[in-house]
Amino acid sequence: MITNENIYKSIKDKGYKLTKQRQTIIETLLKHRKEHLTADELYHHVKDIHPEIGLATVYRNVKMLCDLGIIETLNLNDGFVRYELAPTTKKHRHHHLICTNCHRVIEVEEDLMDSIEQLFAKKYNFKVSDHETKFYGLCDQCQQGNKAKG
Amino acid sequence: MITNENIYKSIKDKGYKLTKQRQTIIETLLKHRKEHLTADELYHHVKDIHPEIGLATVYRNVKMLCDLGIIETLNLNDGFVRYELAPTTKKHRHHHLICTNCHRVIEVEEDLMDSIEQLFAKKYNFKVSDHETKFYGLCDQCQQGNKAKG
DNA sequence: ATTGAAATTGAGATTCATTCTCAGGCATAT
DNA sequence: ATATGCCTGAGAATGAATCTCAATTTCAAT
Repeated sequence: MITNENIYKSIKDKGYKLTKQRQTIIETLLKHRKEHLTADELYHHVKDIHPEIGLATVYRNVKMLCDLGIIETLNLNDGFVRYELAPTTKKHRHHHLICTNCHRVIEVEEDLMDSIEQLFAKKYNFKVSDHETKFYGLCDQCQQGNKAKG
Repeated sequence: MITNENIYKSIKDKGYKLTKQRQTIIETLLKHRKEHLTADELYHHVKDIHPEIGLATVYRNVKMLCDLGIIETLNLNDGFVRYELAPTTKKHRHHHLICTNCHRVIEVEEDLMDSIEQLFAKKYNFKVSDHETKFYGLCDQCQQGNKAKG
């Protein structure tokens, strides 16, 4: 379980200072976990609590949190980089099921790529250390919506 | 097998005009297949053959070729969108093995995701229609380079 | 608690990939 | 060939992300 105290400790352990802005950014990321916020969305949420924060500070801090492995980026090819908390227990990123109709994003925590990655090791002698996957299709709700229409 | 004539036909069939610029862009993409060119790299290659072309024309045409399903985008999270020929025989995109050391990109044409996509269908009732995957790690050459060093 | 050094911040300027605008040019059907 | 309307080139515009820099804040050592 990720808590803000865990993250604060990581930051101080790495020699970074724990500023009010950082705390607010981290609290906001935790509060909106699984929402895949863009930098600008995060900025506006943080502004509600800490109105004098600057956009550059948000960018600087998400970059730092990425470097520390606390958050990860998600690129939905819509022109924005999105941020989400990294899984704590696994070294690999989780998978994303992206609905092409309603744009919902479903997280899959299970790894599921072991056999494929073994195949890559055998066939190409490529040693996978991380992966980033997106599966596009129709979610449960949108399949039912389409049925209702048709 | 993709040929420029095939692509020209697709373009005319869709009601688009076959301009010199389009032909040159397509020829260049075919010539540099598997190179994952950025828009700017493509622009400079095309300029060698057709010096008066504008960058906007390159952007307009890669967008059109994407819409037609002739090329696909690849995002390596380095600030550039890259373009590659779409596979002809499969509906799904191919996989990319990305070496974190030398930044080489290896294409994997096999699909290999059937069982995982079936699992998503069962567990989440999510019907996958396409996927986009990146596997980060060390390629054959770079593993050997590391051994030599150590 | 105070201090000092270094990290951090806010604001605005800047960068740079990509898109937009628009007048002129060219492909294609007739 | 010619007319229609799509296409192009050039440069301006957009906008996410980064950079700059003076002022502020954190934190370890007093």
